[in-house]
Amino acid sequence: MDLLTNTGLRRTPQRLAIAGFLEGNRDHPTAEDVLAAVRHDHPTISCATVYRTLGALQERGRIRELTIDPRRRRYDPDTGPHHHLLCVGCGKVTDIRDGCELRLAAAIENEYLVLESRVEIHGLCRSCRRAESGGRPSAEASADGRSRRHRNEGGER
Amino acid sequence: MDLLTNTGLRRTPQRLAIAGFLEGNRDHPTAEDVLAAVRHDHPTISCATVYRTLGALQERGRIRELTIDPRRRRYDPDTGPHHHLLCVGCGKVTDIRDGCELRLAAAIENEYLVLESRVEIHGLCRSCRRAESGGRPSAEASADGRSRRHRNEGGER
DNA sequence: TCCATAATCGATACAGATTATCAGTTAGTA
DNA sequence: TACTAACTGATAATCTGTATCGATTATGGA
Repeated sequence: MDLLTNTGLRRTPQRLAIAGFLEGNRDHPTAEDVLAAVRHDHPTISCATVYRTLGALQERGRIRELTIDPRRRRYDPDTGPHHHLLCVGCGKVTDIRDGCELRLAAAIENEYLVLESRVEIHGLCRSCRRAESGGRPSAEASADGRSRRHRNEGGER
Repeated sequence: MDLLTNTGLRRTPQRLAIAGFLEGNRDHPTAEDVLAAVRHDHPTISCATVYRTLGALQERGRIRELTIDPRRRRYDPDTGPHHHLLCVGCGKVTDIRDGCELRLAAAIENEYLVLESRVEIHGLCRSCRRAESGGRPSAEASADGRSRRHRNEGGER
């Protein structure tokens, strides 16, 4: 009983490795992350295989594609109801399970068949806020989110 | 008093055209859309100029970059508080101004300095729902959102 | 007005992410 | 085991967005 079960997809070694890496993963990895992880046991695996498998799993609703990072797609094996927070300082994406309540008026549900509601919060985590206030005391972060490039590129796993 | 006012940016003909196209625009255009529109009056304008101008306006908080469409960035001159709905049938992005209430628990605001909260709703608009139910009656849309490629690619302006 | 300077432009090369192609391989079933 | 559709890896192609660079243009001061 894993990500591949009942998908109609063949259980190839490559796919088993990808599924194994994804299952329980809370890091919202990119395709590149997946490739790097799977290369350990499958040095010849191609990026095409990774993208194909991620796409196939997503088509079947086994993983979710996140758009919170505008530069690349991230994938989340947790398809249950939860939301995400991106720290614009370090680029880390965190799950938000509780404390985020969204209510849609009936008028919207009437006009649209709502398939999914995503909440994406952009903010600064504790340590990034601390680093920020080192430069300017009582730091009021500039709220644009573009000039601020992620500092800790990929350093969090 | 337009998008370029008080930005410190020079009011060049190209920028005025881009700003003119964006102001009041509710279509959430992509950079390509902007380029196509501005090419009418400025046939030699380069895509670099469009990207540079969009980036400069965004840095200054005059427009917002939307990530709701994973394939490309969209831009929104409306920087007021509102959210977005993507019809996964036709690909159209619609503003949601009312009827969408988001509440964050204090614990989150305590842990993170929240800069922006985005709500992105994926759904099916009326006409796409109708088209959908043509194929299968009492259509329960499959909720994946990937296999469903936008049909009306760019046809809505 | 004229000039110096910096901002901006268009053209184009470049980078990075993702997709398409295709010949060879393999999982799953009869 | 043999068959075949599904799959793989290699690689080319595509697509979005960025960087570079020489030419052009706006702007403030002499």
